[in-house]
Amino acid sequence: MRADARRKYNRILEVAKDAWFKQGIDASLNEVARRAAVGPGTLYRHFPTREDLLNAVMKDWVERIQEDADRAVASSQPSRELLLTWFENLVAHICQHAGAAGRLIAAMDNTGSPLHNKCQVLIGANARVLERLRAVGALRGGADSADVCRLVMGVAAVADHGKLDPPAVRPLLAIVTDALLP
Amino acid sequence: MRADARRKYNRILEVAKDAWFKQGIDASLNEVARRAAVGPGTLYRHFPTREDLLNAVMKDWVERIQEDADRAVASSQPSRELLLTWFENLVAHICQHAGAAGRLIAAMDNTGSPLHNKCQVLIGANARVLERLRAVGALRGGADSADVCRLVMGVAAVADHGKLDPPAVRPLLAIVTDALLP
DNA sequence: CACTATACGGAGAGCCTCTCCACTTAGTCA
DNA sequence: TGACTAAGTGGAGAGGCTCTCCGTATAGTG
Repeated sequence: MRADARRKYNRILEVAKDAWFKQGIDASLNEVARRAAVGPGTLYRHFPTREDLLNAVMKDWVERIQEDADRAVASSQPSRELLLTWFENLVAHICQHAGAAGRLIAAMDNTGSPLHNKCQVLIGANARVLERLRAVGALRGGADSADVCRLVMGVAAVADHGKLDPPAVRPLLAIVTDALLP
Repeated sequence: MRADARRKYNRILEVAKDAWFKQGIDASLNEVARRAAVGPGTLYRHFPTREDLLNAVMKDWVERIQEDADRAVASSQPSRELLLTWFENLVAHICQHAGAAGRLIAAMDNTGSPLHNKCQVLIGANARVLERLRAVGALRGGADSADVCRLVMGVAAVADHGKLDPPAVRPLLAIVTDALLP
């Protein structure tokens, strides 16, 4: 990629990150292009769909999820707190951009979506945390990691649409936690 | 309301019901007006917002929820099946129109929304079912009906965005059920 | 039949997404 | 350094959406 193209690519990314953080993921792409001092054509060449742009904006998202999972696995907290904290962090990450939860859920069962990889990573990270609990016998039943992720994303969707703050989300995640622990 | 106005009102409702059933709740209102042989102005006078139209389309929805709750309360099924069936019906009702789950979730914590009443009814119906189980000691903890509703609506949102069919939704609801029963 | 409150339609403003292609420019090579 | 070309650009414009406004039409009444 040519140096000037790379520069514009990054500028679009910066502006999109900021706009989506403030106005949610459905903010006008025209406006993003304008603020990045770029024509709409340029934006759409770099990011053919909104999903592609979201995917780029979320590049470091995956790393932060992995770090959280590492922390959870290494943690010596009681099982319940450990799981609850992990879920709360997950929801917080997903809700960082208003409207992202729905896109992520849709990407989960759609192998064609650019976000699909990110969902796979999420499922993997969650599986690691569950496995850590299962190893010490703190997990009842054999809940599937993908199903647990779907459920937590559902909670994220509730938090997103209902504009709930973390304390209001906690009881929902507590219910999910109760289901998984003995 | 004048007789001709009533006729058009009903025609718009019919067309909207059909269009939303087939294409989801974000189908063009212009198109709905066109198919109802009515000007856009007429549609917007009767239903100032999409929420108002949704509210009208869902008029009998509330009754069906109540009927389901009645059936659940009167049922002699084992607790687990009873609760699971109730939840499954709930999700099925919510997902009848693609995209409705999100609107309903948003309306739950927004007293200004025309849909807010419907959410209240939903919470009440769910409380009746939970109470029925609590009465026979089949419920552990004191989960709040509103929170349980939120969670089930979250599952509905997952089913909606992920285009999951009922069998795929079942395990998610099973987790929620596990959390509530001893 | 005439009259008026009520209801109607559709043009149009203002927004959005996305495409196309004439034009510009970065990087290269003699 | 200058010229050449592959790569990249911007913005006009098509087409669609929501929602408003107001001149026109008509149902219901006395």
